[in-house]
Amino acid sequence: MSTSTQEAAEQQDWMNGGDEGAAAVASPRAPSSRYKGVVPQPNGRWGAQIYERHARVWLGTFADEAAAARAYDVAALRFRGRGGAVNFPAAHAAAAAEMAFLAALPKSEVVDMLRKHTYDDELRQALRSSSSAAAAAAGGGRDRATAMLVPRRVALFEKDVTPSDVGRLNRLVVPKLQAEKHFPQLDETAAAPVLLAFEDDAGGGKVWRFRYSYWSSSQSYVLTRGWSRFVREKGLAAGDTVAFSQAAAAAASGIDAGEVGVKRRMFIECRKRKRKGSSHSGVPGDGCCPGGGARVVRLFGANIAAAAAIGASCVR
DNA sequence: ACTTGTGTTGAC
DNA sequence: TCAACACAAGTG
Repeated sequence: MSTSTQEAAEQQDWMNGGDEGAAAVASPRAPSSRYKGVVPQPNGRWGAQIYERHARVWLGTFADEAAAARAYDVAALRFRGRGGAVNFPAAHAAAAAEMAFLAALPKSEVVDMLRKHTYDDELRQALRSSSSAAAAAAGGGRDRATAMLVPRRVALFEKDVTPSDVGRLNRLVVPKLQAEKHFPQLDETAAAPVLLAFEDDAGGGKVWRFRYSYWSSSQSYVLTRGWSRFVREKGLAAGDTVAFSQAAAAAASGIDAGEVGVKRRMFIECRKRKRKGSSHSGVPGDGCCPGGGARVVRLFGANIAAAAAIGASCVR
């Protein structure tokens, strides 16, 4: 029935071009794209890419050619500023707020958003919560300066990952009690997946995104999308402990995260349990695993998204 | 099995 | 800098 609920969500018409490129639907032939930074994929979809310093930065694949073009535009704005040529100039004319939003984000995160098709969501959230002048400082969420000024945090809860948590199921089961107590409430009726963005403090500000949802079938709260990737890259193994903590009251910004739905800064700490067999993926270049001692991975959570607007539903 | 994303090359 | 082509890596 909902074969492509997610597909529909991902297509979330960035802006639909309006009158620029009305005809989108990928043609079976697709010789090349009319849009800059857009390349056809073997399967008929469209990929977006931008180049920087002789290196290609992949921006993800999209069903709609225009969506891919828009993704390129976003990247171009962040990478090259307004000077860069874009596919939909008009779309950015009155997007001053968007520019501010982009400026406050690391390139890597922008790219990550584009790849995961969450940019639109993140942007809307940021704009919505930035009604005040605290746009960049608090509303926008991941402001570099602000993030760096959050040294303290209070523990929330911990969980030792089970084999299934790090297995093929690609999910982390969050203890119900803790989930309901510390995580945003999930309305089963709305079935709106919540997006949690975490900045990997130990990974040079890398951002991770997890989908937080409730599985009625097993009646459990889980972190799904993005979790498997995290497990792999960090070499998380069964027995390791994942500790969630929350940033100390954001006194600096004056924003109180007392209510659900408001930005809530969280950290997650992974303590590697000692094991004889070093079943470690061995991610090159990461160097997160000293190889023996307890490895600590710290994440910085920026916000919680209520992606209801998009209408995406992953829980049934 | 299918899709994504990278290697790689050559044109602009 | 950019995209076409090939194909390996990733995902379900």
